[in-house]
Amino acid sequence: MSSSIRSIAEVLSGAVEAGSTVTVRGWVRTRRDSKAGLSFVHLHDGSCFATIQAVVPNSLSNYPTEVLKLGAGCSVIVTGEVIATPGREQPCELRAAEVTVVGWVDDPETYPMAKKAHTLEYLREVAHLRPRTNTLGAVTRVRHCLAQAVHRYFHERGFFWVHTPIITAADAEGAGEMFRVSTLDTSNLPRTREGGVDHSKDFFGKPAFLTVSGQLNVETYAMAMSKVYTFGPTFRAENSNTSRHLAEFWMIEPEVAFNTLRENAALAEDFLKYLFKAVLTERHDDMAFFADRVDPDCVGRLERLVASNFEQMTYSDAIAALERSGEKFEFAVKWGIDLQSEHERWLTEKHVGRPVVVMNYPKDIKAFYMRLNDDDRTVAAMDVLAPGIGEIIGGSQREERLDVLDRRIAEMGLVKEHYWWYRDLRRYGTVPHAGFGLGFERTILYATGIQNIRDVIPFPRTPGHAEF
RNA sequence: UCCGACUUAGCUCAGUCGGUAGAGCAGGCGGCUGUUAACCGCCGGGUCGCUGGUUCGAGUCCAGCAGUCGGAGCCA
Repeated sequence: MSSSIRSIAEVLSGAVEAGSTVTVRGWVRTRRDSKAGLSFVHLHDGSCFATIQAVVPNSLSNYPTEVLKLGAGCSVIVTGEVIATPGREQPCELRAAEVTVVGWVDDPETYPMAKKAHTLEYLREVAHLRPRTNTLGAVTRVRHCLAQAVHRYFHERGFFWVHTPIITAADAEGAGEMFRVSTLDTSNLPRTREGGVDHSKDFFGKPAFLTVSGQLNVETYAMAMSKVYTFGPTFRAENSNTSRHLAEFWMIEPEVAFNTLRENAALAEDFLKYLFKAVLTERHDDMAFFADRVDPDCVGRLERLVASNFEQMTYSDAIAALERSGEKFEFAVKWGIDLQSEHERWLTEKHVGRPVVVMNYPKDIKAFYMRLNDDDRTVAAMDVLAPGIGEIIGGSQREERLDVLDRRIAEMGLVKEHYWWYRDLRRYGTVPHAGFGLGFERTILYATGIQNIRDVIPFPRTPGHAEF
């Protein structure tokens, strides 16, 4: 018998002719027996949302001894003929001629992935087995689809992917707690004469940390390659325990020479639309599942986003709208405050009803590297706020004028010598430039309608949690 | 870190006025059926998060601790 190994996606897509013999390999999701002398075994292999139905006749020699004992989680190899089944719930099925059991489930009663609905909270406790579920399988395919779309989008537009460092020796942005990277023996630290830790004895000869952003590094490449981006892991040691934060997450940071804030906002909008279009066209099956079981509006929300223009408003206009709203906010609204979650939610969920780009924030609440506007009190910053998620993108036009940059560094109490190479970019052929950071997991949340960020990354790291 | 809620079978939950525990799903066995979230019947399965207190008696009331979830802050 000649047969070729195929993924379930290939077989179900019609790429395999009815009547041909194929071999599929995967894991059992359910088994149902019929007195007509056959069993229906549904298999998944991750290649698509759907399972394939193997119809196993009781004439197989291992039918009573093995096939009738198959349950959820068992791994099998099935060879058989592809049979078209028009009118049934699946386009085709596999008439099994041979079933080989590769791995049994030790104890079906305590197998954590029972043939039933599990809560996402429970599945986090069994993160090594949860990719076998419908939900995490769908998340995994959508995550992959989005990651591929990120690279495709930039590649097609002449951007270069720059691998900025994971380990950094400077608290560059002065933003957020950082994870320390050290090879020192913590139970026997080398000391300086003054009694402090002698960092010169450490691996890098000075304190080192995990990156909180690749932006400052990628700016150096924007000043040579024009259009660049980073896409990699990012680390924040903040003790934040929310459905939108991780200690280790992935971020996409494009940086474009000669771009203004307005062009930056246009890029962010075009980019997000491209990503969601990719999900809509490439992952119908998974999105249909999310619409059915997770969030009825998730497909409609993406379709509307792709078809409409983002609302743009200045920070000052946003404050004015909030003041006119008549809402009772916990935090009072007035020009100069940083927008609170409740304010962002009202803007994007109630006032606009779709993503909104807020631009030109007060300089005192934003980072030193953001370009000072002519009014001398705002900077060319932008946040893209999404309904249900909050801030999905944060970005700005960067300060390209050395004298202004130095003034901002001083105002914020930073030490300009620490930024010597960043300042060099302004000394040697400086140009206006702009970029932003997109939270990858938050993008997945928006696409799928899933509520908790821990459910859209394979192995979530949060305060107190680094299992698996 | 702060505020709030929750913690009972493998999972999701109910448990009245304080009187030593129940359902659905999952699992096992049987029945039925080209089934497809199958259906029907039977069975096994519990240190009621931990520690202490009140009480003749605590899953239930009180205190502390732990864990989980939600919200806030920080941000992506």
